Amino acid sequence: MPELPEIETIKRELAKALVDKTIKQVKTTWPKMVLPLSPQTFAEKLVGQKIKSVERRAKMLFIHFNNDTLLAIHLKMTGQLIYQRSQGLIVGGHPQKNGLVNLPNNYTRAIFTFTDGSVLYFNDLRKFGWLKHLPHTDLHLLTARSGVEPLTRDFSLALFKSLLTRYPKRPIKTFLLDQTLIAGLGNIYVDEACFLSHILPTRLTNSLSEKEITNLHKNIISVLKLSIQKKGTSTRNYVRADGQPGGFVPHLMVYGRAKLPCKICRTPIAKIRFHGRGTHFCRKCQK
DNA sequence: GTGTTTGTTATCAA
DNA sequence: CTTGATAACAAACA
Repeated sequence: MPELPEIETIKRELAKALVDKTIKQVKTTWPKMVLPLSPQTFAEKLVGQKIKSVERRAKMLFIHFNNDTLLAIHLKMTGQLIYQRSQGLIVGGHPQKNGLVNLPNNYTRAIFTFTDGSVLYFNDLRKFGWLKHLPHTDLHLLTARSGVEPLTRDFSLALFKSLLTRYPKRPIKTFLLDQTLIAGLGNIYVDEACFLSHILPTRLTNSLSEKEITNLHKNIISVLKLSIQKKGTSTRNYVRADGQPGGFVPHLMVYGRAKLPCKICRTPIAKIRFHGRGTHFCRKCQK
């Protein structure tokens, strides 16, 4: 559920908080999370490292250290990264708990303590997320298969068109979810971009008109930008680095709105299972 | 007990 | 090579 805007939000918040801090201690539970290293080796590699920068590529976060190594993080479905100035009780506003999240809690899988006493918690209910320590020279192994970043100049209309032409028979939703083509879109923003473009998610790419393609390209960019501005969509697990929910939910037009009236035409929003995902759309607004 | 939630990769089939 | 389907990972929640 964290998609590009959510990871970008966390990246910006962690960059502010973590740059120039030095790791003092690392604790992990769930050994699978740090494979291929053992939890012990993982901790040894990190302790003493000073953070140079925090970056994002696709849905991955990279915490770069001064010794030309980095920590790569993927939150997958339910990962959270929460930073606190000092170890303690605090808490954020978990979207579903209407209140407080104790840290650490049952789902805390890693705790990074810094020399100034601040702490970074990695929580992951479903344990799909991972942490990898690697030399900078190996970074390409993780990013090689990621497609174009949709918020860079590289994501031109011309490129979008050429990708669509290359995969003419895919439903547009399947196409947009393919991380090797465009990086960072997930179920939420694909459904939203299709709605904003008046296109049914099931339409084949080769059925889109010139005008629809131009519109879709524009809407992919604008919905991602607006969500970043609102600091992401908190429906289930996602929270920002300070533990607070993002503010994009009120802007959602279809995702999570099954049976609720369309914000444009009042027709109840339809929800089907497509491409193995919950897929939301308006039968009247999208053709 | 059942269905739902979904990011990513692997594998098999046509 | 394209595409589609399914499983695996794992756990909570209604």
